[in-house]
Amino acid sequence: MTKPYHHGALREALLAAAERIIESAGVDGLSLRAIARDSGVSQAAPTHHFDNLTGLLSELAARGFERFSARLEAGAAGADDPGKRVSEMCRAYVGFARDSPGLFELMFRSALLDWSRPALAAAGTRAFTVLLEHGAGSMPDLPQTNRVSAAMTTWSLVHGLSMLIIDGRLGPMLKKFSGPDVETLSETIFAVAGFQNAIDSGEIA
Amino acid sequence: MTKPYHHGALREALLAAAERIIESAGVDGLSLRAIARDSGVSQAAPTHHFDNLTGLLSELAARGFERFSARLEAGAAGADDPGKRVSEMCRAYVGFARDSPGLFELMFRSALLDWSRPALAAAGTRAFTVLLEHGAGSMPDLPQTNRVSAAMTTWSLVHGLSMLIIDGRLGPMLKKFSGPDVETLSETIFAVAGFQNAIDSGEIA
DNA sequence: TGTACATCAGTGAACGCGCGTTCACTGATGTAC
DNA sequence: TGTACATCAGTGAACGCGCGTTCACTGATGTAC
Repeated sequence: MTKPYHHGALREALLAAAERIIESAGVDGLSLRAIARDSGVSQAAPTHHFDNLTGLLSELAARGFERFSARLEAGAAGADDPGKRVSEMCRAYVGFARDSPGLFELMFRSALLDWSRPALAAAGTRAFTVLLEHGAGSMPDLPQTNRVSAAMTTWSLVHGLSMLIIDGRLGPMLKKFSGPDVETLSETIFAVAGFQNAIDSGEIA
Repeated sequence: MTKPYHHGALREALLAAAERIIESAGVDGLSLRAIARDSGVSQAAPTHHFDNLTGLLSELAARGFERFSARLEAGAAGADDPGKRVSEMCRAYVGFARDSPGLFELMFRSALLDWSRPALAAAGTRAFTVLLEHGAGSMPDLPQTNRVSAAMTTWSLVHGLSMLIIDGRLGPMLKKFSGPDVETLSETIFAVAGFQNAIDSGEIA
Protein backbone atom coordinates (compact mmCIF):
# COMPACT_ATOMS: atom_id res chain seq x y z
CA MET A 1 0.00 0.00 0.00
CA THR A 2 1.61 3.21 -1.16
CA LYS A 3 0.68 6.61 0.13
CA PRO A 4 -1.61 8.24 -2.41
CA TYR A 5 -0.89 11.78 -3.47
CA HIS A 6 -4.37 12.80 -2.48
CA HIS A 7 -5.09 12.05 1.09
CA GLY A 8 -8.82 11.68 0.70
CA ALA A 9 -9.89 12.83 4.11
CA LEU A 10 -7.22 15.24 5.17
CA ARG A 11 -9.60 17.67 6.79
CA GLU A 12 -10.78 15.05 9.24
CA ALA A 13 -7.26 13.77 9.74
CA LEU A 14 -6.03 17.26 10.61
CA LEU A 15 -8.73 17.73 13.21
CA ALA A 16 -7.95 14.34 14.72
CA ALA A 17 -4.25 15.21 14.83
CA ALA A 18 -5.03 18.54 16.44
CA GLU A 19 -6.97 16.84 19.19
CA ARG A 20 -4.20 14.32 19.73
CA ILE A 21 -1.65 17.11 20.07
CA ILE A 22 -3.80 19.27 22.31
CA GLU A 23 -4.17 16.41 24.74
CA SER A 24 -0.52 15.44 24.76
CA ALA A 25 1.22 18.79 24.46
CA GLY A 26 -1.45 21.15 25.70
CA VAL A 27 -3.17 24.03 24.01
CA ASP A 28 0.08 25.95 23.74
CA GLY A 29 1.75 23.04 21.97
CA LEU A 30 -0.65 23.32 19.07
CA SER A 31 0.58 24.79 15.80
CA LEU A 32 -0.38 24.32 12.18
CA ARG A 33 3.03 22.86 11.50
CA ALA A 34 2.77 20.36 14.33
CA ILE A 35 -0.63 19.26 13.08
CA ALA A 36 0.66 18.81 9.52
CA ARG A 37 3.68 16.91 10.83
CA ASP A 38 1.49 14.62 12.90
CA SER A 39 -0.72 14.00 9.88
CA GLY A 40 2.28 13.07 7.72
CA VAL A 41 1.59 15.84 5.28
CA SER A 42 3.50 18.90 4.14
CA GLN A 43 3.26 22.02 6.25
CA ALA A 44 1.39 23.92 3.57
CA ALA A 45 -1.33 21.33 3.15
CA PRO A 46 -3.61 22.56 5.95
CA THR A 47 -4.18 25.89 4.22
CA HIS A 48 -6.22 24.07 1.58
CA HIS A 49 -8.70 23.06 4.27
CA PHE A 50 -8.67 25.85 6.80
CA ASP A 51 -8.23 29.59 6.46
CA ASN A 52 -5.75 29.64 9.28
CA LEU A 53 -4.98 28.25 12.72
CA THR A 54 -7.90 30.06 14.30
CA GLY A 55 -10.22 28.47 11.76
CA LEU A 56 -8.97 25.00 12.55
CA LEU A 57 -9.17 25.56 16.29
CA SER A 58 -12.65 27.01 16.02
CA GLU A 59 -13.83 23.94 14.13
CA LEU A 60 -12.20 21.68 16.70
CA ALA A 61 -13.82 23.64 19.53
CA ALA A 62 -17.20 23.48 17.79
CA ARG A 63 -16.98 19.70 17.63
CA GLY A 64 -15.84 19.67 21.23
CA PHE A 65 -18.96 21.58 22.23
CA GLU A 66 -21.12 19.10 20.30
CA ARG A 67 -19.67 16.16 22.17
CA PHE A 68 -19.84 18.12 25.39
CA SER A 69 -23.55 18.85 24.92
CA ALA A 70 -24.25 15.23 24.06
CA ARG A 71 -22.49 14.07 27.18
CA LEU A 72 -24.37 16.52 29.37
CA GLU A 73 -27.64 15.34 27.87
CA ALA A 74 -26.76 11.70 28.33
CA GLY A 75 -25.94 12.43 31.95
CA ALA A 76 -29.21 14.20 32.55
CA ALA A 77 -31.18 11.48 30.74
CA GLY A 78 -30.10 8.89 33.27
CA ALA A 79 -32.16 10.44 36.08
CA ASP A 80 -35.74 11.59 36.50
CA ASP A 81 -35.66 13.35 39.83
CA PRO A 82 -34.84 17.00 39.00
CA GLY A 83 -32.15 17.34 41.64
CA LYS A 84 -30.53 14.08 40.59
CA ARG A 85 -30.69 15.18 36.98
CA VAL A 86 -28.65 18.28 37.77
CA SER A 87 -26.17 16.27 39.81
CA GLU A 88 -25.67 13.83 36.96
CA MET A 89 -25.26 16.63 34.47
CA CYS A 90 -22.59 18.12 36.70
CA ARG A 91 -20.85 14.77 36.87
CA ALA A 92 -20.86 14.66 33.08
CA TYR A 93 -19.50 18.22 32.92
CA VAL A 94 -16.54 17.54 35.15
CA GLY A 95 -16.03 14.14 33.54
CA PHE A 96 -15.67 15.73 30.14
CA ALA A 97 -13.18 18.27 31.45
CA ARG A 98 -11.10 15.56 33.09
CA ASP A 99 -11.19 13.22 30.10
CA SER A 100 -10.35 15.94 27.57
CA PRO A 101 -8.61 18.69 29.48
CA GLY A 102 -6.88 20.10 26.41
CA LEU A 103 -10.06 20.31 24.40
CA PHE A 104 -11.93 21.75 27.37
CA GLU A 105 -9.32 24.45 27.80
CA LEU A 106 -9.51 25.31 24.12
CA MET A 107 -13.29 25.60 24.31
CA PHE A 108 -13.03 28.13 27.10
CA ARG A 109 -10.12 30.19 25.89
CA SER A 110 -11.94 32.47 23.55
CA ALA A 111 -8.82 34.41 22.60
CA LEU A 112 -7.87 31.42 20.45
CA LEU A 113 -11.27 31.08 18.79
CA ASP A 114 -13.40 32.98 16.35
CA TRP A 115 -16.84 33.08 17.89
CA SER A 116 -18.29 34.80 14.86
CA ARG A 117 -18.20 31.45 13.06
CA PRO A 118 -21.73 30.09 12.92
CA ALA A 119 -20.78 26.47 13.63
CA LEU A 120 -18.94 27.43 16.80
CA ALA A 121 -21.54 29.91 17.98
CA ALA A 122 -24.30 27.35 17.46
CA ALA A 123 -22.42 24.60 19.27
CA GLY A 124 -21.62 26.86 22.20
CA THR A 125 -25.20 28.03 22.47
CA ARG A 126 -26.45 24.48 22.37
CA ALA A 127 -24.32 23.53 25.35
CA PHE A 128 -25.82 26.33 27.39
CA THR A 129 -29.30 25.35 26.22
CA VAL A 130 -28.80 21.84 27.54
CA LEU A 131 -27.74 23.15 30.91
CA LEU A 132 -30.63 25.56 31.00
CA GLU A 133 -33.33 23.14 29.91
CA HIS A 134 -32.31 20.19 32.01
CA GLY A 135 -31.27 22.25 34.99
CA ALA A 136 -34.18 24.63 35.05
CA GLY A 137 -36.66 22.28 33.40
CA SER A 138 -38.21 21.68 36.77
CA MET A 139 -39.07 25.36 37.10
CA PRO A 140 -41.00 26.24 33.97
CA ASP A 141 -43.14 28.77 35.79
CA LEU A 142 -40.28 30.86 37.11
CA PRO A 143 -39.32 34.05 35.29
CA GLN A 144 -36.69 33.51 32.62
CA THR A 145 -34.17 35.60 34.57
CA ASN A 146 -34.41 33.23 37.50
CA ARG A 147 -34.11 30.17 35.32
CA VAL A 148 -31.00 31.56 33.65
CA SER A 149 -29.60 32.58 37.03
CA ALA A 150 -30.08 29.07 38.36
CA ALA A 151 -28.44 27.52 35.32
CA MET A 152 -25.52 29.92 35.53
CA THR A 153 -25.02 29.19 39.21
CA THR A 154 -24.73 25.51 38.39
CA TRP A 155 -22.47 26.27 35.45
CA SER A 156 -20.18 28.46 37.57
CA LEU A 157 -19.91 25.84 40.27
CA VAL A 158 -18.89 22.96 38.03
CA HIS A 159 -16.87 25.13 35.71
CA GLY A 160 -14.80 26.37 38.61
CA LEU A 161 -14.33 22.86 39.93
CA SER A 162 -13.30 21.62 36.49
CA MET A 163 -10.80 24.41 36.02
CA LEU A 164 -9.26 23.92 39.42
CA ILE A 165 -8.97 20.17 38.89
CA ILE A 166 -7.49 20.51 35.40
CA ASP A 167 -4.99 23.06 36.55
CA GLY A 168 -3.55 20.39 38.80
CA ARG A 169 -3.12 22.28 42.01
CA LEU A 170 -6.37 21.31 43.66
CA GLY A 171 -5.25 17.79 44.56
CA PRO A 172 -2.06 18.89 46.37
CA MET A 173 -3.94 21.68 48.11
CA LEU A 174 -6.61 19.32 49.42
CA LYS A 175 -3.92 17.03 50.71
CA LYS A 176 -2.04 19.84 52.38
CA PHE A 177 -5.13 20.99 54.25
CA SER A 178 -6.27 17.48 55.15
CA GLY A 179 -9.35 17.83 53.00
CA PRO A 180 -11.23 15.15 51.06
CA ASP A 181 -9.73 13.70 47.91
CA VAL A 182 -10.76 15.09 44.55
CA GLU A 183 -13.38 12.41 43.89
CA THR A 184 -15.08 12.86 47.26
CA LEU A 185 -15.07 16.62 46.89
CA SER A 186 -16.57 16.30 43.42
CA GLU A 187 -19.37 14.11 44.71
CA THR A 188 -20.11 16.64 47.44
CA ILE A 189 -20.26 19.43 44.91
CA PHE A 190 -22.52 17.46 42.55
CA ALA A 191 -24.89 16.95 45.48
CA VAL A 192 -24.74 20.63 46.38
CA ALA A 193 -25.61 21.52 42.79
CA GLY A 194 -28.67 19.27 42.85
CA PHE A 195 -29.72 20.62 46.21
CA GLN A 196 -29.22 24.21 45.13
CA ASN A 197 -31.35 23.53 42.08
CA ALA A 198 -34.13 22.20 44.27
CA ILE A 199 -34.03 25.42 46.27
CA ASP A 200 -34.08 27.56 43.13
CA SER A 201 -37.02 25.67 41.71
CA GLY A 202 -39.03 26.23 44.85
CA GLU A 203 -39.17 22.60 45.91
CA ILE A 204 -37.52 23.59 49.16
CA ALA A 205 -38.54 26.78 50.89
CA MET B 1 18.01 64.27 33.79
CA THR B 2 20.01 61.71 31.85
CA LYS B 3 19.34 58.02 31.96
CA PRO B 4 21.81 56.43 34.32
CA TYR B 5 23.64 53.36 33.18
CA HIS B 6 22.49 51.53 36.22
CA HIS B 7 18.77 51.49 36.51
CA GLY B 8 18.64 51.18 40.25
CA ALA B 9 15.42 49.30 40.59
CA LEU B 10 15.19 47.29 37.42
CA ARG B 11 13.81 44.22 39.08
CA GLU B 12 10.76 46.10 40.28
CA ALA B 13 10.47 47.92 36.98
CA LEU B 14 10.46 44.64 35.07
CA LEU B 15 7.69 43.23 37.22
CA ALA B 16 5.66 46.39 36.78
CA ALA B 17 6.18 46.24 33.02
CA ALA B 18 5.16 42.60 32.96
CA GLU B 19 1.92 43.41 34.71
CA ARG B 20 1.26 46.29 32.34
CA ILE B 21 1.77 44.01 29.35
CA ILE B 22 -0.23 41.13 30.74
CA GLU B 23 -3.22 43.42 31.19
CA SER B 24 -2.97 45.04 27.79
CA ALA B 25 -1.81 42.18 25.57
CA GLY B 26 -2.89 39.18 27.59
CA VAL B 27 -0.89 36.36 29.07
CA ASP B 28 0.15 35.16 25.63
CA GLY B 29 1.51 38.58 24.74
CA LEU B 30 4.08 38.37 27.51
CA SER B 31 7.70 37.75 26.59
CA LEU B 32 11.00 38.64 28.15
CA ARG B 33 11.82 40.81 25.18
CA ALA B 34 8.53 42.69 25.40
CA ILE B 35 9.12 43.31 29.08
CA ALA B 36 12.63 44.59 28.46
CA ARG B 37 11.38 46.79 25.63
CA ASP B 38 8.64 48.22 27.81
CA SER B 39 11.19 48.93 30.53
CA GLY B 40 13.47 50.77 28.13
CA VAL B 41 16.29 48.38 28.71
CA SER B 42 18.26 45.96 26.55
CA GLN B 43 16.77 42.54 25.94
CA ALA B 44 19.52 40.80 27.86
CA ALA B 45 19.09 42.88 31.00
CA PRO B 46 16.31 40.77 32.58
CA THR B 47 18.60 37.74 32.83
CA HIS B 48 20.55 39.56 35.55
CA HIS B 49 17.43 39.60 37.70
CA PHE B 50 15.52 36.45 36.80
CA ASP B 51 16.63 32.99 35.82
CA ASN B 52 14.20 32.93 32.94
CA LEU B 53 10.69 33.85 31.89
CA THR B 54 9.13 31.27 34.19
CA GLY B 55 11.02 32.79 37.10
CA LEU B 56 9.74 36.26 36.34
CA LEU B 57 6.17 35.04 35.86
CA SER B 58 6.30 33.02 39.05
CA GLU B 59 7.41 36.07 41.00
CA LEU B 60 4.66 38.14 39.39
CA ALA B 61 2.09 35.47 40.21
CA ALA B 62 3.33 35.27 43.80
CA ARG B 63 2.79 38.98 44.23
CA GLY B 64 -0.57 38.63 42.57
CA PHE B 65 -1.56 36.03 45.14
CA GLU B 66 -0.42 38.34 47.94
CA ARG B 67 -2.63 41.15 46.72
CA PHE B 68 -5.41 38.67 46.08
CA SER B 69 -5.26 37.35 49.64
CA ALA B 70 -5.19 40.86 51.05
CA ARG B 71 -8.24 41.79 49.04
CA LEU B 72 -10.14 38.70 50.15
CA GLU B 73 -9.31 39.48 53.75
CA ALA B 74 -10.34 43.09 53.41
CA GLY B 75 -13.64 41.93 51.94
CA ALA B 76 -14.28 39.50 54.75
CA ALA B 77 -13.26 42.03 57.37
CA GLY B 78 -16.10 44.33 56.36
CA ALA B 79 -18.79 41.99 57.69
CA ASP B 80 -19.41 40.12 60.91
CA ASP B 81 -22.32 37.87 60.02
CA PRO B 82 -20.70 34.63 58.75
CA GLY B 83 -22.88 34.38 55.66
CA LYS B 84 -22.29 38.01 54.78
CA ARG B 85 -18.59 37.52 55.33
CA VAL B 86 -18.51 34.80 52.71
CA SER B 87 -20.57 36.87 50.30
CA GLU B 88 -18.20 39.79 50.67
CA MET B 89 -15.19 37.57 50.19
CA CYS B 90 -16.76 36.30 46.98
CA ARG B 91 -17.34 39.84 45.81
CA ALA B 92 -13.68 40.56 46.45
CA TYR B 93 -12.68 37.41 44.55
CA VAL B 94 -14.62 38.27 41.43
CA GLY B 95 -13.65 41.91 41.75
CA PHE B 96 -9.99 41.00 41.67
CA ALA B 97 -10.48 38.80 38.62
CA ARG B 98 -12.33 41.54 36.77
CA ASP B 99 -9.88 44.27 37.72
CA SER B 100 -6.78 42.24 36.86
CA PRO B 101 -7.91 39.58 34.40
CA GLY B 102 -4.45 39.05 32.96
CA LEU B 103 -2.84 38.59 36.34
CA PHE B 104 -5.67 36.35 37.46
CA GLU B 105 -5.25 34.15 34.41
CA LEU B 106 -1.53 33.91 35.02
CA MET B 107 -2.12 32.88 38.62
CA PHE B 108 -4.32 30.01 37.53
CA ARG B 109 -2.38 28.76 34.53
CA SER B 110 0.10 26.62 36.29
CA ALA B 111 1.79 25.50 33.08
CA LEU B 112 3.42 28.92 32.98
CA LEU B 113 4.55 28.87 36.60
CA ASP B 114 7.02 27.05 38.75
CA TRP B 115 5.14 26.05 41.86
CA SER B 116 8.23 24.61 43.44
CA ARG B 117 9.36 28.15 44.18
CA PRO B 118 8.80 28.83 47.87
CA ALA B 119 7.51 32.38 47.42
CA LEU B 120 4.85 31.28 44.99
CA ALA B 121 3.85 28.19 46.94
CA ALA B 122 3.54 30.23 50.12
CA ALA B 123 1.48 32.95 48.47
CA GLY B 124 -0.86 30.42 46.89
CA THR B 125 -1.32 28.56 50.12
CA ARG B 126 -2.05 31.76 51.93
CA ALA B 127 -4.89 32.60 49.54
CA PHE B 128 -6.51 29.27 50.25
CA THR B 129 -5.99 29.75 53.97
CA VAL B 130 -7.88 33.01 53.86
CA LEU B 131 -10.79 31.39 52.09
CA LEU B 132 -10.77 28.49 54.48
CA GLU B 133 -10.49 30.51 57.68
CA HIS B 134 -12.98 33.19 56.86
CA GLY B 135 -15.38 30.91 55.06
CA ALA B 136 -15.31 28.03 57.47
CA GLY B 137 -14.46 30.10 60.50
CA SER B 138 -18.02 29.83 61.62
CA MET B 139 -17.76 26.06 61.78
CA PRO B 140 -14.77 25.33 64.00
CA ASP B 141 -16.32 22.19 65.40
CA LEU B 142 -16.87 20.52 62.05
CA PRO B 143 -14.37 17.89 60.88
CA GLN B 144 -11.56 19.38 58.82
CA THR B 145 -12.77 17.50 55.71
CA ASN B 146 -16.10 19.28 55.88
CA ARG B 147 -14.51 22.65 56.43
CA VAL B 148 -12.24 22.18 53.45
CA SER B 149 -15.17 20.91 51.38
CA ALA B 150 -17.19 23.98 52.22
CA ALA B 151 -14.33 26.30 51.36
CA MET B 152 -13.72 24.48 48.08
CA THR B 153 -17.38 24.69 47.14
CA THR B 154 -17.25 28.44 47.61
CA TRP B 155 -13.98 28.63 45.73
CA SER B 156 -15.33 26.60 42.81
CA LEU B 157 -18.42 28.74 42.55
CA VAL B 158 -16.67 32.09 42.38
CA HIS B 159 -13.75 30.75 40.42
CA GLY B 160 -16.10 29.47 37.74
CA LEU B 161 -17.99 32.73 37.66
CA SER B 162 -14.74 34.70 37.40
CA MET B 163 -13.44 32.54 34.59
CA LEU B 164 -16.66 32.75 32.62
CA ILE B 165 -16.82 36.53 33.04
CA ILE B 166 -13.19 37.06 32.08
CA ASP B 167 -13.50 34.87 29.04
CA GLY B 168 -16.01 37.36 27.74
CA ARG B 169 -18.72 35.09 26.50
CA LEU B 170 -20.92 35.13 29.58
CA GLY B 171 -22.34 38.59 28.93
CA PRO B 172 -23.51 37.84 25.37
CA MET B 173 -24.90 34.49 26.47
CA LEU B 174 -26.95 36.05 29.26
CA LYS B 175 -28.32 38.57 26.81
CA LYS B 176 -29.18 35.93 24.25
CA PHE B 177 -31.15 33.93 26.78
CA SER B 178 -32.85 36.96 28.33
CA GLY B 179 -31.06 36.38 31.61
CA PRO B 180 -29.92 38.94 34.17
CA ASP B 181 -26.93 41.14 33.45
CA VAL B 182 -23.50 40.16 34.75
CA GLU B 183 -23.73 42.36 37.83
CA THR B 184 -27.09 41.05 38.90
CA LEU B 185 -26.03 37.48 38.33
CA SER B 186 -22.90 38.08 40.38
CA GLU B 187 -24.92 39.45 43.27
CA THR B 188 -27.18 36.42 43.15
CA ILE B 189 -24.21 34.11 43.24
CA PHE B 190 -22.56 35.97 46.12
CA ALA B 191 -25.80 35.53 48.05
CA VAL B 192 -25.96 31.83 47.16
CA ALA B 193 -22.40 31.41 48.42
CA GLY B 194 -23.26 32.98 51.76
CA PHE B 195 -26.41 30.92 52.03
CA GLN B 196 -24.59 27.73 51.13
CA ASN B 197 -22.03 28.48 53.80
CA ALA B 198 -24.76 28.87 56.38
CA ILE B 199 -26.06 25.45 55.43
CA ASP B 200 -22.62 23.90 55.63
CA SER B 201 -21.94 25.40 59.02
CA GLY B 202 -25.12 23.93 60.39
CA GLU B 203 -26.89 27.25 60.98
CA ILE B 204 -29.64 26.04 58.70
CA ALA B 205 -30.84 22.47 58.94
C1' DT C 1 41.11 60.78 52.08
C1' DG C 2 42.86 58.27 47.96
C1' DT C 3 43.30 54.65 45.28
C1' DA C 4 43.31 49.92 43.42
C1' DC C 5 40.42 46.54 42.35
C1' DA C 6 36.45 43.30 42.60
C1' DT C 7 31.84 43.00 41.69
C1' DC C 8 27.55 44.39 39.95
C1' DA C 9 24.29 45.72 36.27
C1' DG C 10 23.96 47.03 32.15
C1' DT C 11 24.86 46.79 26.38
C1' DG C 12 24.49 45.12 21.71
C1' DA C 13 25.31 41.60 18.55
C1' DA C 14 24.55 37.05 17.50
C1' DC C 15 22.95 32.05 17.82
C1' DG C 16 19.38 28.82 16.45
C1' DC C 17 14.53 27.81 16.79
C1' DG C 18 9.64 27.13 15.40
C1' DC C 19 6.22 29.60 13.68
C1' DG C 20 2.31 31.22 9.93
C1' DT C 21 2.02 32.07 5.44
C1' DT C 22 3.07 32.57 0.43
C1' DC C 23 4.66 30.90 -3.88
C1' DA C 24 5.21 28.39 -8.12
C1' DC C 25 4.77 23.82 -8.95
C1' DT C 26 2.67 19.09 -9.97
C1' DG C 27 0.14 14.93 -9.54
C1' DA C 28 -4.71 13.24 -9.26
C1' DT C 29 -9.42 13.65 -10.13
C1' DG C 30 -13.68 14.88 -12.31
C1' DT C 31 -16.36 16.50 -16.11
C1' DA C 32 -18.02 18.23 -20.77
C1' DC C 33 -18.42 16.91 -25.16
C1' DT D 1 -15.92 5.23 -24.82
C1' DG D 2 -12.14 8.69 -25.39
C1' DT D 3 -10.12 12.63 -24.72
C1' DA D 4 -9.14 17.49 -23.57
C1' DC D 5 -9.07 20.33 -19.99
C1' DA D 6 -10.40 22.58 -15.59
C1' DT D 7 -10.12 22.04 -10.92
C1' DC D 8 -8.69 20.09 -6.76
C1' DA D 9 -5.27 18.75 -3.23
C1' DG D 10 -1.05 18.09 -2.49
C1' DT D 11 4.64 19.42 -2.42
C1' DG D 12 8.83 21.75 -1.03
C1' DA D 13 11.33 25.83 -0.72
C1' DA D 14 11.39 30.26 0.95
C1' DC D 15 9.91 34.70 3.31
C1' DG D 16 10.15 37.37 7.54
C1' DC D 17 9.04 37.32 12.37
C1' DG D 18 9.68 37.27 17.45
C1' DC D 19 11.41 34.51 20.62
C1' DG D 20 14.89 32.82 24.76
C1' DT D 21 19.37 32.72 25.62
C1' DT D 22 24.48 33.29 25.31
C1' DC D 23 28.54 35.97 24.72
C1' DA D 24 32.23 39.25 25.27
C1' DC D 25 32.06 43.70 26.57
C1' DT D 26 31.89 48.06 29.55
C1' DG D 27 30.34 51.55 32.60
C1' DA D 28 29.10 52.22 37.52
C1' DT D 29 29.45 51.12 42.21
C1' DG D 30 31.30 49.56 46.49
C1' DT D 31 35.01 48.20 49.44
C1' DA D 32 39.69 47.09 51.53
C1' DC D 33 43.59 49.15 52.79
